[in-house]
Amino acid sequence: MLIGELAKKTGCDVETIRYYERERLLSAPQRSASGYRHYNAEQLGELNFILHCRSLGMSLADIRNLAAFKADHEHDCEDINLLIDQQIAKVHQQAEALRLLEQQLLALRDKCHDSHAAADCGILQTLVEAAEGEPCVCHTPFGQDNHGHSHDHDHAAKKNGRTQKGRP
Amino acid sequence: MLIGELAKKTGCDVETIRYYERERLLSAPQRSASGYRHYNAEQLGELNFILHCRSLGMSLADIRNLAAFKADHEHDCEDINLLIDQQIAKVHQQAEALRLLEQQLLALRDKCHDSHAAADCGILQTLVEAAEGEPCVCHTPFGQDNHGHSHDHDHAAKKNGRTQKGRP
DNA sequence: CTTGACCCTGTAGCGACTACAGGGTGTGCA
DNA sequence: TGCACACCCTGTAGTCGCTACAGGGTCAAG
Repeated sequence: MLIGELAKKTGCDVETIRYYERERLLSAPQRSASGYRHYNAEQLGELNFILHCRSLGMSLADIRNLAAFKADHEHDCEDINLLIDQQIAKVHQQAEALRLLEQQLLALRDKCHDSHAAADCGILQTLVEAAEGEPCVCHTPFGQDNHGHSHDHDHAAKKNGRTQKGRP
Repeated sequence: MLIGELAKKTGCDVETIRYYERERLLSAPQRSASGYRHYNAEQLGELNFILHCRSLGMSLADIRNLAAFKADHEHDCEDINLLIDQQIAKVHQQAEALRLLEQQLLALRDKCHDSHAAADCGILQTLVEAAEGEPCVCHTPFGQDNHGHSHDHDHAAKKNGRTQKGRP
């Protein structure tokens, strides 16, 4: 099976498949004399596994770990449980942040219904006032915590006063 | 006020302030003879406005637009309302996707409680089976829709069969 | 006259792709 | 045989919103 067929079967973009191979998530397929990739059923399974995990919001690093656990049958599955627990925590936190955010946005939207000049727009006024006024203690929805880095988490918490503890 | 002081006052990183200036979100400040940036109260307000909008999950492009509307007092505020409505829709969609995702993850976590060998881990088995089995019609939480591109949206929808319409 | 805290520019990196340039291959049809 | 056209290859650069340096300059205090 050539890469195009694999792409069709999985619904994954051709370039993404090549990317996964480059990132060592997908094992390197056999090559024809002319360098074309040839995939078998096993690699179809591998890719589907990756895509399913991605659809559960896991990072490629997590998936790499999970695949390693999967390969090592003797490995204690506690690590797997931990990984899923962390994923749940992450997703829960994000969902909660978005819920709060939506409420704030709806409240903001409520400030202006009619169409009039920007100078009188309640939304704009509210935004400007909010920026000047009280610290907004909002729980960093998807802004500052950029894509779930982990190594600099405490570091960012120290610096990024705004979303963590409001303004000083 | 030098950049460090502005950073402290707003809780924004110094490098981020310079980044906003580079991106033309923040107007260029006056410079001392030695090239140091000097900020005034107006620019403090500007930055706070940006940070507040960011905390509401808006993209820098959206904030740029909003700032332009703010500057143009005659401008009809319908565009502002539209922008906020789109933002609400975006956030709502993401929140909903994350809620579903959390449910899926919790169900998955339920497959394995005890600690045993990975070969027998219910989570891993479930993941593998799910990958092989039914199409997972999940609503692209934060995976494929990368950071809210808009120009190639229909394009991506055509290609990315998995999360849009399950596997064919 | 040095120390050390601050400032500057420029560039590269993150994650998970996506897009394209510039080329090669393979099949079908006239 | 020639050619069109769909597919494949590699490599590089772009996306977004920062973050982290390297390698230097400035300025006030001791």
